[in-house]
Amino acid sequence: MSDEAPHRAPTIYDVAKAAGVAASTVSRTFARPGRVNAATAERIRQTAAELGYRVNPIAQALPTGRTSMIAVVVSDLANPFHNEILRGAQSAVAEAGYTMLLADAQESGSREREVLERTMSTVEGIVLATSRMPDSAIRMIAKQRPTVVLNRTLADVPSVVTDNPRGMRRAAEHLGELGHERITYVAGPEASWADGTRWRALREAGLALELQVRRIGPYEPTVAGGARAAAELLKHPTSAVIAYNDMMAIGLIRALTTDGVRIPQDVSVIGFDNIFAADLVTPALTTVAAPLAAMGTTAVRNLLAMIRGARLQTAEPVSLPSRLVVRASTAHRRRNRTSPAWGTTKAPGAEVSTAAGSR
Amino acid sequence: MSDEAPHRAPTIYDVAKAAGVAASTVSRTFARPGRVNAATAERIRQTAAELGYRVNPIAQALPTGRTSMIAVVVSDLANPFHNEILRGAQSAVAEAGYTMLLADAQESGSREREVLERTMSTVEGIVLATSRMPDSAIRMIAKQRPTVVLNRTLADVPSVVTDNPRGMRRAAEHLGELGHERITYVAGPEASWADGTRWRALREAGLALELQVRRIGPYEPTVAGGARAAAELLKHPTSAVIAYNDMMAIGLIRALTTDGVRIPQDVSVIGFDNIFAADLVTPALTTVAAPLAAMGTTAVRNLLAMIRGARLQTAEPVSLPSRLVVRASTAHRRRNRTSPAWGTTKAPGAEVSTAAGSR
DNA sequence: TTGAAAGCGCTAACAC
DNA sequence: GTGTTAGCGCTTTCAA
Repeated sequence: MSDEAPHRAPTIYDVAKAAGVAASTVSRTFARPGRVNAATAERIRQTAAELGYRVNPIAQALPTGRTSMIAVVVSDLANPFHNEILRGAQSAVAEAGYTMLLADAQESGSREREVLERTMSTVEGIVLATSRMPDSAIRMIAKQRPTVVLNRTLADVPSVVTDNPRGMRRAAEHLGELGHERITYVAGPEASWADGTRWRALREAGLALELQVRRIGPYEPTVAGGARAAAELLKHPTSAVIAYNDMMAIGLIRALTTDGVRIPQDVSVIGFDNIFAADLVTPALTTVAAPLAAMGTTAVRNLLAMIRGARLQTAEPVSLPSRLVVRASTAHRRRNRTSPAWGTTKAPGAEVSTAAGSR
Repeated sequence: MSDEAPHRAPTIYDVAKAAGVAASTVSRTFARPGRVNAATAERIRQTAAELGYRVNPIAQALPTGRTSMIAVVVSDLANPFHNEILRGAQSAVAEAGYTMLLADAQESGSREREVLERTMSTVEGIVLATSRMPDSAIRMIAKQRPTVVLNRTLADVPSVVTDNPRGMRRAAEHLGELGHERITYVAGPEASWADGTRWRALREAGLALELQVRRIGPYEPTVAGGARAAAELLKHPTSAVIAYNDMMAIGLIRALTTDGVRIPQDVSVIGFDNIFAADLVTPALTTVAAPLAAMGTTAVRNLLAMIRGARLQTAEPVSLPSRLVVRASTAHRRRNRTSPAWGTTKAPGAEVSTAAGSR
């Protein structure tokens, strides 16, 4: 149909010929601008522009090993928690002129390994967000490429986390100030580093603030998981609950509400993460907000520093401050109707469930 | 500290030497398995495994042009709408043994161009999700690399969209069945392809179903945008509203509720997309669900087909079915208190706003 | 400051 | 089937 030749993208040689210089000079012009005569450099840029020349990143990467790509692998792309993190990461990556390679482990440690296997040799560094791999596997990776883990700590591997202890402490204080004396922690995945630190922090806060704390779970860190927890909670109700994350808190609130329990009048609920939906549910969720975007950005910036040769001898994890966002799901404890049962407020037609319930 | 030499990754040559064959044979073993003696192939795989050899994807890409990477660029990574799409895309990409390169345009057409500029030469194909670039720019891109656009149609560029007309029709029917006679459409971004098709579809549905329809906007496709629309809506209230997307619907509901308008008793509200939060808000949002994950998957699969040489002469956009998810934000119209004002149901202390209100 | 030449690790003819 | 030999487009000594 058309006369156009199948236009091959112009190379360094095309530019060199057109500008009447050696290929190496063209290369220098773009890679090592100082090392070439200003006049000729200008001429070269000129002709390069005319020809529409663009350096070929992969050809460039072959001899240098510099691909300008970093891999970000998340444990679960569907989890809204990763949204803001990704966004922060992406902007930091772009800002540095790098490109982000995204992989989803779909909550599977083995899939995570696979994808890294395929990807690792292509990238200059790796961010592992909420990795599901065992420590040993992560160390293996970190030995081969600069690596930063997010939401987890690991000896010898740089990491970025949120200050869970402080956040949990604030949550407990908040509940204490509202008059609550017993707090139930609804645990997330056992394998989760964050879950461990949160529960530990709550126990310590309980000691310090003279609050009684207990733990139920583990449950999946989802709305469904939270709903499941409600049944268990009802066996031994407390007037205050802290959930591993917002999704679980939301699930919990829904299930409790369905059972006729009023939030926050009967039970105060606090979540973690401050995901987008936390502000939209009813009642709006009081939650410990993680600086999601900042975590992504920080992880990437630190990774880039390592790539540039910084040794980051500070083996200490970078801990970003979290803050308590008070919304409508927490309120003063009402002395007259704590445990053992909230049965009096039952919604019409709902199945009765008491503290001694067997569900 | 240690004696380990700075281990260079083993190459094809290392394997060749160790196995006593030519390098090309090793290459064939991995790239063109049929073309080599089963026995020697086995021996080569063996020694390769022992040496821990992995093919170097970028070295492989240089002579062949096959990078096994595709770029996905989204207009806004923070928009929950893209979550499921990305997830679907990622899984299709991984399934094909490809790697996904993710870029965020941050709602800026120029940033989108930039990132594509840097990225294009590295990938075998491109998915443009909700692109903010002008048609001409997209055509330019599509000329250089196989491209599929998502959520938009464009002559000569393969696309994947949802069946907005059908979805809108279903929404209108639903409202009609509930006795509503007048529907307000709250418009999203003017530049949005989806907005155009949705409004047009509603007009047509209005004609067919003998419903009165009108349009207000445009507003930003966010919670804030929806809230802003509430003020305008109150000037000329209707008993039913369809918003451009869920975020706007949520914002609208919030603002109306604050003004003492009850949803769905006073106003029925329908959104689009069925994002994660739609099921969590109160009242739960009736919405036209897009098959988000399927869209991502389909776009990628079609792109891969093009990469493999399919011409996809079917210039027709691929239209995926949407379905109406009925939840709690829609209800029967109550004859006795339609427009002009919902003032009678005013929440105590809230400012009065009538149809003639001036806010 | 510039040019010539030798790779980076892999593939793809082309012979044998 | 398998080996030989040029490259892919760019960088990087090493001379000049």
